[in-house]
Amino acid sequence: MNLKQLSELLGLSQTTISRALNGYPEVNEETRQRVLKAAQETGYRPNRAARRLATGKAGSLGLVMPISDGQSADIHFAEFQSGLADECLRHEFHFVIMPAHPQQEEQAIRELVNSGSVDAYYLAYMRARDPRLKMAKSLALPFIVHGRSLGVAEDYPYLDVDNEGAFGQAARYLLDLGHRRFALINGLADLDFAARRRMGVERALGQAGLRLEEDCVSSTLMTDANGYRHMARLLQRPEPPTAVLCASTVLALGAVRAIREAGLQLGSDISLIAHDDDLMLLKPEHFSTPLSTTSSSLREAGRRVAERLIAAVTEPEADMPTAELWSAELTIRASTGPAPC
Amino acid sequence: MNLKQLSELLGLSQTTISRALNGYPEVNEETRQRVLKAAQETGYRPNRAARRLATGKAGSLGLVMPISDGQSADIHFAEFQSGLADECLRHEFHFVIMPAHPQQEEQAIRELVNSGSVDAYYLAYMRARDPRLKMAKSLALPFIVHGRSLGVAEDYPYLDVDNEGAFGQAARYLLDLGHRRFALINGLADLDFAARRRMGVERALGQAGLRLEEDCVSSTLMTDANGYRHMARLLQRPEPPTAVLCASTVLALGAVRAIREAGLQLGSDISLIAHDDDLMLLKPEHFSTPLSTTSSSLREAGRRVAERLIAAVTEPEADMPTAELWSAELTIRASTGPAPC
DNA sequence: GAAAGCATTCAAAGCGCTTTGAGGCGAAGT
DNA sequence: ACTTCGCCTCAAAGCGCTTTGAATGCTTTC
Repeated sequence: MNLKQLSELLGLSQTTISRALNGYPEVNEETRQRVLKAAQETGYRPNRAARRLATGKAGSLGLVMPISDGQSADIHFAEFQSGLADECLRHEFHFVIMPAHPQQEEQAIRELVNSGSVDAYYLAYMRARDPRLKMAKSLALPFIVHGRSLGVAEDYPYLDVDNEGAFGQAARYLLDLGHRRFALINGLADLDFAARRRMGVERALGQAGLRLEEDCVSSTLMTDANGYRHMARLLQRPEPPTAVLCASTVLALGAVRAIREAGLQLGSDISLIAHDDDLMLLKPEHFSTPLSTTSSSLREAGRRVAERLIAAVTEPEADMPTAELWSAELTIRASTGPAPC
Repeated sequence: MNLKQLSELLGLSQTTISRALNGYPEVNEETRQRVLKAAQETGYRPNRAARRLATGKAGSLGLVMPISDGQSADIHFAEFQSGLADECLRHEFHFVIMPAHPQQEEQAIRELVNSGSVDAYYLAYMRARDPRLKMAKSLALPFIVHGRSLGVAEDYPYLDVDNEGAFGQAARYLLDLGHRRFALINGLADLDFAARRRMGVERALGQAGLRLEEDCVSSTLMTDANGYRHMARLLQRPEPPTAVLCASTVLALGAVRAIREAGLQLGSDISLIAHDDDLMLLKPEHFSTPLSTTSSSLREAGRRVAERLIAAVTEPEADMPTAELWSAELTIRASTGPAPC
């Protein structure tokens, strides 16, 4: 069922039908009702490709899905996406996913944009001096960065969590508890958020006259297995750390297991604070020793990104805030305690 | 940059350019090279909407993303999706996600199909007597069901894991070890896969002259917290089960914690077999007591679904197998052992 | 030397929608 | 009675692509 057929059915022109359906004022209310009813009954849906061609608006957001062996099926990505989806649904937007290998992300973005499939898009998994930023700015389609990119002037629209602040605060809290030997089990080193979290810890330790030793920092894909592996390695040191920061509750899952297997008590022998993305799957309060965390909802971030992108598309004149920096919340539970003597 | 501009640039007609780019034979090889070079240099990408309108092919697969509070950000969904993405990338397909609340899934599918955004789509999270099947069959666009629907004749294309067989086999293995008191921590009861897993267990127990007690079956969203909760409940029974089957390693995560907290030893006091979807995030062999599992890769299933859908679009004449039933593999690790006396 | 065949290119139609500019028709104003 | 205006509706153009059917210029064939 298309416009033409519907117009013939009703004995009206395509123009009138289109206007009636899209809520234009210059159509008789009675006519509109008749059209609406017929559209309902016949299950008519405007062809999106045609509409897009005519208006230039696609009614969809784009995202490039990282698909290297590690990052795919990343629960963090899924959580973000679900927030995005939620907001898209509310505004009848679709979202178009274009899978790409990390080396080809730039090309994928160009393809996505040039092919006219989307009205706006977002970038994630930012790295330092990320080349995608320059490209995105040259592309004349609204975009938002989830995260930031160290080494690039912040003249692009972004939404980020104050990772440096969060990890700094967490480190200071542990310092106040008397801890002196710190470790950080971090995300992959080239990712911006990981770099900032590390900076946060380093700065806090620096202010206390301490340093974060190179050997005490792990940069790794955030999985359970890696959390275990790196924690186990840390515990084999002659003087193992008493305070550990984890970039994700998923990493903490493995780390906690390693701690337990070493016969250590979480919260007394060793203290741990993890960053909690508020994953549905894994709640820090449900760990056998409830986890102290810095937290910020990824899903909420996804929702907000979608909200801003959709606004940028539907109300291009309204100028949105460019930068948004969310602060994470430090919640103390049982996994932290005074440093052992 | 569009076709017209490119044609003017090269002094050729749009027809010739289009044919050169799409590999038609009636174009001079020299001309083709010239066109290809220019397209490369200008970064020309055909507008997908226009192409779709002209050919009727969208070059994308559709999926309706469940977005009820529970299912969203489901790691199982993400894992499947990553397989799908992988295959889509290989064939230059996009995929279009349309979020929808469960009650409105039928409508969402209709919208997705009628709007012409996709060439093919798949259905998941099937329930018994699922009404979406009837609708999909009436819709004249290729589709595949991931899973099946009890109570509906199997005259639709599907790919499913032999859930009944897998859980039957797991139960029989535990029966052979002498276990007599069984429990099942299952996915939500209305989902087809959960129903079949239960059937598998019931049948195996039935053949051994036992029954699965109603109280020993939990039907729940597959999260860590729920695994813990339901396992804890089971352990409070006067005669707790000695053999537990879990529908996911995520549930097992919580269940194992409850077992440990109860002071019980996995593999001797209590045996557990979980279904492993081969999640990147969580490997059964990395549990502190490595988990015995029935396993089947969700990612591989996603890949295969994409492969079949794309084939259905690009080679409509080739008739594909309609039904595909994958069997899960039973792997015995340390979480199972003889029943305690 | 005319007809036929081949290789290459082109103009134009059409996909289904939105939107522009114009037209028809009563009611109100002069 | 004639213009003016508002309200409603319409025909037609255009979005960027693919594809049909025709045209062009050569070479080959009888």
